[in-house]
Amino acid sequence: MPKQTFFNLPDDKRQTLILAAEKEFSRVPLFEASISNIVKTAGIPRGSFYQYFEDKEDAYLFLLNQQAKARQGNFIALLSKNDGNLFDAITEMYRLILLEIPTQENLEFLKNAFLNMTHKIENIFTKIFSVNESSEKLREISSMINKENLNISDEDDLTHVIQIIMSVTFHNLVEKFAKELTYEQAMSNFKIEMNLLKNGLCKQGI
Amino acid sequence: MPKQTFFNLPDDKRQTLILAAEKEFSRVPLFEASISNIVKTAGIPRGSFYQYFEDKEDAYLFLLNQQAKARQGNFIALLSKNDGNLFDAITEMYRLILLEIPTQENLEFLKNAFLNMTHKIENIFTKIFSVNESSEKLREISSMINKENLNISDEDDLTHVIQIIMSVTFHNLVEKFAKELTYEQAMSNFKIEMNLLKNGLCKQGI
DNA sequence: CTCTGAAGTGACATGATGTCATTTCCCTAT
DNA sequence: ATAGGGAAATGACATCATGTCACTTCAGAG
Repeated sequence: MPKQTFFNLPDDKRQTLILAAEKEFSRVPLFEASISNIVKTAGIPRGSFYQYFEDKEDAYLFLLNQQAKARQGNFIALLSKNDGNLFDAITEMYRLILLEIPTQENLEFLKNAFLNMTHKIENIFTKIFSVNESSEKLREISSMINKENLNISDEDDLTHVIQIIMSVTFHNLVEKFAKELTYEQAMSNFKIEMNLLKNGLCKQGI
Repeated sequence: MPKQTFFNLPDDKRQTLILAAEKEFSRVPLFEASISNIVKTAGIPRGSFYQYFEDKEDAYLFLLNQQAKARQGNFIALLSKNDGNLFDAITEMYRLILLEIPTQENLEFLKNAFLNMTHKIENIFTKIFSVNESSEKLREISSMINKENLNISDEDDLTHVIQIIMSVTFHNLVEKFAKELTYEQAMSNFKIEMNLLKNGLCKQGI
């Protein structure tokens, strides 16, 4: 959280600072962004930055939260518009994000927010499991998968199935470590989600 | 990729360096790790490090790839053992990772690999959508979701359903930006995966 | 008009990165 | 055995970023 000083700032000065930060975080991923650049762009002394924010990430998180708030009402509105249908609402949300981010230069940092996590590491998870599309291994693995029971119509679907399972597995790992879950909790969550995946998130015939 | 020089190194020296790097990356997340610490621990001059690696990330990726290779055979073996059943294999893989990481101190960096991505940012995606468990908003959103058609037995399942959808959505966003997919490609992939989620990844009755 | 606490300021100590001129090592050819 | 040459090793250095702090300025209350 930015310090109170930041919120006490006159609107225009605060806005200048926000724009400068957005610009810097849009230029490069978080870890490369430099406070020096932000203060230079904003035309404020270095010390002032630390008067307002704890550090670089503090500013970054503030920007993300700003965006979050902007989208909060958005998603709720979408749910409402789609009669509570989670899939329709999230699909529309996804569409809006895809459409919005490329058009606003200062939102580039949101795109970086997603890429940051992978950065040059590309997809760590993919690396750890050695499953990436250009790899021989993926083909080997794909060929070994028993497709009889999978609900897929072609090879392309299989790739998507793998992607889905990997996303969910990855998410579970992050949760496990971030929340310091016990082994039992982590396994239990994982199994629940795998079962949901197998059986489908919607009742049949819908 | 590390430079050839690194692979030309005598085994013991290379191993010392690997251990030093693992130690440093296990100590702190990637962006805080310092090359100075690695060379100090390994007892090699600073310049040598750059003789072997491009930079910090190069070393980091090398370590991850090493782990990847160690697990590659692993996963294939698991698939084979489980008659190609993807769910069983991945569940066993997951279990093994959970069991293995906490016991080996020098594998702590793998744990960091997952946490890195989220770092202090926790779950950026969660922030952007303002859906986190402690938030009022999640309750509000949950209450608005039409649960009639969802294949869930209780409120707890609903949380898992949301987690799954978020993981997959997040993954799609990362893919979109990392691979610079067009809007159409990104939407198409997303819809395919959402449909798979709705209908289930396995044929009924399995 | 003065006093006081909050905010602003920028020089500075510290420490990290990547480079490069120089030295050392080791293999090969004579 | 030794001279030559290319690869590898070395560590001092230029550069740059961070966070701090002593000092200054400001603005509002009395």
